[in-house]
Amino acid sequence: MATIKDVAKLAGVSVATVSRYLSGASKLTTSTEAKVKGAIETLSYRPNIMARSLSQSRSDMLMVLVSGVSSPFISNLLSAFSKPASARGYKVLLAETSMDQKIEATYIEALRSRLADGFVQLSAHLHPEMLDKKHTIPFVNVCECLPEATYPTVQIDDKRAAKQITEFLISLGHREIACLVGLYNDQYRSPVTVKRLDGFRDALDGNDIEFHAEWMLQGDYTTDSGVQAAQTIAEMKQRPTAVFCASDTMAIGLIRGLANLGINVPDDISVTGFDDIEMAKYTVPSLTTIRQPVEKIANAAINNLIDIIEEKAHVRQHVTIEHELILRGSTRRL
Amino acid sequence: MATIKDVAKLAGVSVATVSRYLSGASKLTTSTEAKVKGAIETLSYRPNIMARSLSQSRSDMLMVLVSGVSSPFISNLLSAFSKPASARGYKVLLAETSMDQKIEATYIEALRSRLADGFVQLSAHLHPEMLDKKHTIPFVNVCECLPEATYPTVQIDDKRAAKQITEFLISLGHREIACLVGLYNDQYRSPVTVKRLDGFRDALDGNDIEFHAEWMLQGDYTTDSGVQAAQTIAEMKQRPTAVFCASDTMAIGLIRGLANLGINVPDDISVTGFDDIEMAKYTVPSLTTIRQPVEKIANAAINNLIDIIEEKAHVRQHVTIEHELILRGSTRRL
DNA sequence: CTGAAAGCGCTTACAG
DNA sequence: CTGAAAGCGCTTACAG
Repeated sequence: MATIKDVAKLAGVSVATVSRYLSGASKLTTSTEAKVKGAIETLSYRPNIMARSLSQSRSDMLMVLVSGVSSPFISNLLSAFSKPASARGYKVLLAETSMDQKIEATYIEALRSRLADGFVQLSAHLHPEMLDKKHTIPFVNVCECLPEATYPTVQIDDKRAAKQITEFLISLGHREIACLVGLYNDQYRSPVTVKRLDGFRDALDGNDIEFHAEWMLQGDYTTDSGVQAAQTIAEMKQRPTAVFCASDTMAIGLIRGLANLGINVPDDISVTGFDDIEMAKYTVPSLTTIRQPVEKIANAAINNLIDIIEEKAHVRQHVTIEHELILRGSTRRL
Repeated sequence: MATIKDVAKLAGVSVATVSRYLSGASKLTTSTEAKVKGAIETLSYRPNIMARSLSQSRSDMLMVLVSGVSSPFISNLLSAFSKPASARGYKVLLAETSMDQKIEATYIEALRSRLADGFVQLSAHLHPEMLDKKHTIPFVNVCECLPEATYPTVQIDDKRAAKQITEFLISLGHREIACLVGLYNDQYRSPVTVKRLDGFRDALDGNDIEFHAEWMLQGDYTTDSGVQAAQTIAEMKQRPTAVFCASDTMAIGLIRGLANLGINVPDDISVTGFDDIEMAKYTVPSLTTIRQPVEKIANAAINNLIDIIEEKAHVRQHVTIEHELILRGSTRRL
């Protein structure tokens, strides 16, 4: 690999001049400019970004920390980060931890040593080092955020969305409504699960509908867990007439599981999803769900993050993105 | 941020000693070790990986270049890279180009200046700079590979897999078989599309079945394009009894589209997919398809890449991973 | 407009 | 076992 020194030598100028040519900030004589340009081309020289980052102490990179990329909602969200970052001169690097503590730790190390100028965190579990004020690096927490977060967040109003779609079910005449949420026990409950369950219960309360504990099913946001929930519902002495699911993936599994057991959606049971993944349009029946606008979420996250990095004045601490209720075929009037 | 100098000063030793403590390679006195350890802790020091990479001219990072992460098959594959990399002490950084030339160029720049020690390329379109022997950096091309590739590749035998699943349709008595592949014209045809189509045609040829050009439908691997193909099939004067699809996503769209038009799968038409994404089990009907084992592909790719980087002797140039025919509900005997 | 030199935060022979 | 010093490839005041 050719270095800036090689270029300088070949062009017959100093490395400082080459550096200036590269940055484009200062003016050069037309002749020196031509010499440098020629040397760069014949050597097919590319600056070493590690060296550049080291001397500038910034890398123009943003990292996105995520535990897994295979959920459809997450992967759609991930797709939306590059464009807004690129528009402001930053690259984005996705780091997926596969739920592995060690792997996550290596990314945190990388972050602490300034591999990136800042990061987007897609889970609520923030590494303690990041919260330590002494050496925190800029970040914004997206989608899975603790309600008491004292750092920047971007998310939809999960509670309100859950309440809204549940109220829609109620408006169709349903009063026997089960819910299928994520894990919810003393060991583990994600912020999103808590908020969506809260919204669900709020809707029930507001309509004088009793909450049946036995109708609260727990999954893990996978389609498989939806299939399992179908089994549980089929075995109930008293079945609900509708099920609020905290994700499309679980709703899809639920519908499929119910179908296998001879229970039809929406004729026998109405089902709602959450997220509006692409597949939600194509399942049979298609899903009534809440759309989370991934582009808007990603744009807000990236722009906020860059504002923080560049210390702009107008940084918004907590950003709420509007969701949308999408009506399709998985729900019907009772 | 504390630097190695700060640690050295606080511990009362030289920076070299701190560096040695960090690398763990050389032995230190128990007392100096304790002093350094203490200093690192009180300063909560973390080495700057940019500086380290610069002086070692390696970063222990691997980059995965991908045009988009939202296809289910791709996102599953991406999830599988971290573990094998981590096992050998490397981090993986995913870089998604969103099909944007400029964004891709910035990643290529980063690569050329050694942001990573090597990369995995998930598309056949290799940046010319990477093929230029003068300054190539280690990489392996995965899944979408040109047949004439002179660089390391890892993939299944797409042609054989396509042939096999088509022969399965034929064994069920089908002879009127359409296919739904990716774009295939003079402007653009991906290697995978070409190979799967070849395999399909081979199976037809081997069974004296004529290939009908009008039964060759083109999509773009999205579910939407499958839905559109359904429309085309419905309008045909003579309809096929089976359709070979080059991806599960297109097959799912096709089935959904046919259902909307009152055409039942598999009763009226049998449909096969390709990839075996998670959703393939949950569609109605579930998909008969070819499974591409993503973990094996990712393992082979990462280990091969690291072998190349570390200049191991046993690097395999072209690796073929075994696929698997999965029989489910979307196909039936004619 | 251009150059010499110091500095970014590490690592690594070379001595001792 | 430990330290002084050079070097990795850039950028950036400071002079001229």
